[in-house]
Amino acid sequence: MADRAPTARALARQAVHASILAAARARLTEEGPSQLSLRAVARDVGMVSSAVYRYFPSRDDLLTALLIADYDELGATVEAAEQAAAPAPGARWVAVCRAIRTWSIAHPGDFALLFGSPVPGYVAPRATVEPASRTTLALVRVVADATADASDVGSDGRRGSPTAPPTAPGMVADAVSAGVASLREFGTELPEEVLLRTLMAWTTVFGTVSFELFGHYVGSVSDGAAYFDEVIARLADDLGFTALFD
Amino acid sequence: MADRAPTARALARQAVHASILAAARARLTEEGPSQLSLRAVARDVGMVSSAVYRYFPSRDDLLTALLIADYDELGATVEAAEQAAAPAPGARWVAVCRAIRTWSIAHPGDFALLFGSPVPGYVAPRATVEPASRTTLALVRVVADATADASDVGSDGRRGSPTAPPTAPGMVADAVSAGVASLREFGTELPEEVLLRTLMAWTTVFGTVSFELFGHYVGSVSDGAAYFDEVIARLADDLGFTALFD
DNA sequence: GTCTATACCCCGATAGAC
DNA sequence: GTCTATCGGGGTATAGAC
Repeated sequence: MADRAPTARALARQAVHASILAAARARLTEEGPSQLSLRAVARDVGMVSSAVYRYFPSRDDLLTALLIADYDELGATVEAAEQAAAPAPGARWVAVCRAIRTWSIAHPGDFALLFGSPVPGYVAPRATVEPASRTTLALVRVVADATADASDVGSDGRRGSPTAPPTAPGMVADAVSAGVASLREFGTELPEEVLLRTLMAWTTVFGTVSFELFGHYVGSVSDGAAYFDEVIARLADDLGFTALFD
Repeated sequence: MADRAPTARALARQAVHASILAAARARLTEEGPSQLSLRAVARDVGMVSSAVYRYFPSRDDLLTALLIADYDELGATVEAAEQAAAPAPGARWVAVCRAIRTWSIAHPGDFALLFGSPVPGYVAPRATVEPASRTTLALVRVVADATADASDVGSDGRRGSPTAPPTAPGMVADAVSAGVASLREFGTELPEEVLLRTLMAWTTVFGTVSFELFGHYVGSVSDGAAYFDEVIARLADDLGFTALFD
């Protein structure tokens, strides 16, 4: 009795918890993260607002749960796409990048929550950084494998080594040592040059999705998918991928 | 009497109009665009809310005015920085990019309004696209001059031509012809390859500022300014600039 | 043009009955 | 755990006196 009853309760609690989260995510697609309100979610799920407070102590806690759920869903989607692609790093790179864009376009409200303007009064707790790094890690992992492959193959003669330093004089060491150091703690042991280029590529990928979703390409880019493919192809070229498509 | 009186009125109107706008911009730095309310700015400026409606018929009109003012201020700042730099395209490129970052960091609320998540219920009218293109045009102009310079100088043997197509097979023509065509109407006559790379660089510049301002580099980049300089140096290298610094 | 007053909505959060 | 009721704020927008 003290064994089964709490379990049933816990299951019911979890179910309600999940339905509230789902309703919140649905609201998010048409309302923007800063407009999200506990009362509106409560209405959608058929509860009264005060009942929701038994599951989420405050609106900020609901936001945090949403943030974690979204980061996890994006990360899982990206990881699945990476594994579905062949072991070849080029195919995995394309799969990962396309998965990022596809998920973002399918969930614009969630994308705005994750990568848009921060919610004014809200500060994300530390619990969100680990799910957030899931997608980033996938990108780093693919690039790491690609550079490993490139080392095996050697130079093809058409282009310089992907790790060749650029022409900018004197500021490379500063920026790299000061900036990207902590990325190394993620477990990879890429040279700083590659880490920096990966960071730039990561920024460009999400910047491209962001500009497309937020309307800044209106009048400049008509076919978002084709443009995005073009962008990630050039990024891959810059990162030293050898063969993108099978 | 019918000549001078209306002018004084118009001046007074303009002054109040400007003070309302200024108060709205001040609010913007700590509230987020979607939370901006006519009542709050009315309080700040010492008016009653209904009086503000004589100057801005609705909250959306205030948002539009803010949008135009911010785009214009950013554009003017960028243009001033470009002109202050020497005629050399490399110096102008650095000046323009740094001006974008500096202005954005100094006005995070305005940056969120311009480049963050769109305000949920609001759609920007066409009047905003012309001020918005001011900054973009500055970037295109600098790149155009740089490629013109590069054509004069010829190849230096260390790197390939900036207009050399990448290795991605078959999708270049599609993306370029489908996507970037309308950028040409801006008055420049760059080859599509350069336009595409400029579009990517534009995305990366603002993506980098966005990631820095929105906190996505926490844990990865410690010195934002140094990292940004590194990024724009590599972009310049990719775009075919010859000498960045004097 | 500016004021008061008002109609009619929204929200977060809590108290206390059940 | 869920409910009603409530406190105490917020907002857009309009009407009408001055």
